[in-house]
Amino acid sequence: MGKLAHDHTAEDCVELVPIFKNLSQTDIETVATLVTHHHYKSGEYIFSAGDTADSLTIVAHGQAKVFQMAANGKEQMLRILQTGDFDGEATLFANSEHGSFAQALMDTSVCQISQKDFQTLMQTAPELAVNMVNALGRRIVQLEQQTTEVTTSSVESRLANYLLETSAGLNEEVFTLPLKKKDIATYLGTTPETISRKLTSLTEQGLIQKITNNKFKILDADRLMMID
Amino acid sequence: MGKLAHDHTAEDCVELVPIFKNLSQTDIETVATLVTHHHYKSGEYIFSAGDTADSLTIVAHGQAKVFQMAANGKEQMLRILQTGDFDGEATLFANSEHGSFAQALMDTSVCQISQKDFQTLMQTAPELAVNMVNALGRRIVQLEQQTTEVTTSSVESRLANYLLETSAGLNEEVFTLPLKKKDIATYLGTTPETISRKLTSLTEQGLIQKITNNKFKILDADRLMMID
DNA sequence: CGGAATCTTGAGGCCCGTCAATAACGGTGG
DNA sequence: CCACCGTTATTGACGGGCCTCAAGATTCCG
Repeated sequence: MGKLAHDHTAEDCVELVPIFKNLSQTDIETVATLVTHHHYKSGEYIFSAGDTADSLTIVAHGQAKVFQMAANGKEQMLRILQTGDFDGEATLFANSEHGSFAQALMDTSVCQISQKDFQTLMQTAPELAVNMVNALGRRIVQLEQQTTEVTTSSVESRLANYLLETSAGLNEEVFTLPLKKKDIATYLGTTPETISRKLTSLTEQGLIQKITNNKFKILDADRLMMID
Repeated sequence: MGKLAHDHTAEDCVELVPIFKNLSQTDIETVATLVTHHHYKSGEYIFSAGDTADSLTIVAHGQAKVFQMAANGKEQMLRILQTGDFDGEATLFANSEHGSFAQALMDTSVCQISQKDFQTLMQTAPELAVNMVNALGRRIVQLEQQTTEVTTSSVESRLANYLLETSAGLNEEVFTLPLKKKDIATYLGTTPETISRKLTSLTEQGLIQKITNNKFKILDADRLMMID
């Protein structure tokens, strides 16, 4: 394979992404040849439930939401993929179908590497496998917390935590919610209406300040944390 | 290290456990030397939140429940560890503390291997790392489903699914619930009272039959599956 | 057999989901 | 720049599922 125009992009992707950190230069180059690059506009689907899941998808730039559809048709947000995050681990070995959807929230570029190639790669580059185990471990912790929060605390508490986490990630006084209320709602296991009401309630309690309909400011982080 | 009395036990453990499948004989022997063996009586804690988490814990025989404590003191069941299951992946790399508790539900024996040894092992035995990625992937799928179910369907539906899964795992006409109602409750994100009521309701609808207070029989699996 | 833990059953209330109608927003084209 | 229209957000009224509290029944286990 000669050097093609997209080679540069592929190597960028490899370098950006945590699971490919600490690999030898040779391995990095190997990965770059195995990876394919795709671009999605905001709103486009990267994959859908029912698609054959034969590759690992890594976000090189942008943002995408991953969600499931419950039997009764309700959406459940599973996570937001940021730059460097990946999805598809679930189906890396079982040759199966995606159970969830991934939709670009902004213009997003992703790398994909086939199940087969990735498995081979893990055999020859143990650091990759170790990075992978590490990443999956952190994902598990996060999922366990999400489950626990949803079942043990009130919507107001979950929303407060979500605001704190979101603002912390952006460390700015005034921050913009990256998701529509509908998506925040399914992420927190509730409805858009309830999100609206709770945001009003938090504002009336003087804990947050509403700037525009999706720009907010934390006024009292301590009390936000203490909501049951 | 000469052959000690517990070497036999240690190798058994290694052979029983899925993540150690497909390893070369040499690797299996190496693992056996790195593993320590412990026994816990029913009710004893294998680890607690706050303990230093410096090892991977694998259930060689028995059953244990893993749960978290929410800020408000409520328990959240995370999972049941069966023979061959393991926990500790979360803290395999971050040198940190356990966030959850593991308690033996019956007399249980576990193997433990230190973070450090396990990491070294993954570098030299790539199959192990691959098995690990596989196992973690399945765990993630299961957690995502748990989250989705808890937030999108009714307690009755969740309980129905739980009964179906439990009976399927034991393939017997009449099956015994392995957990106390309190634990089933926190697993399904509800309360013991509600579990009681819903079991009565399912019985009245003719979907299940109650034999004793924790022995049941599935009468109509199809309709159980269809509960919203 | 006895005491403790677990389970059941009832009554009451509240959180939050649902439905519906109005308002605000945001992107598009004239 | 503004008028327009689809999408998204807000607000209200209402009802129901489930949690809470409490008392009584049953089971478990020494």
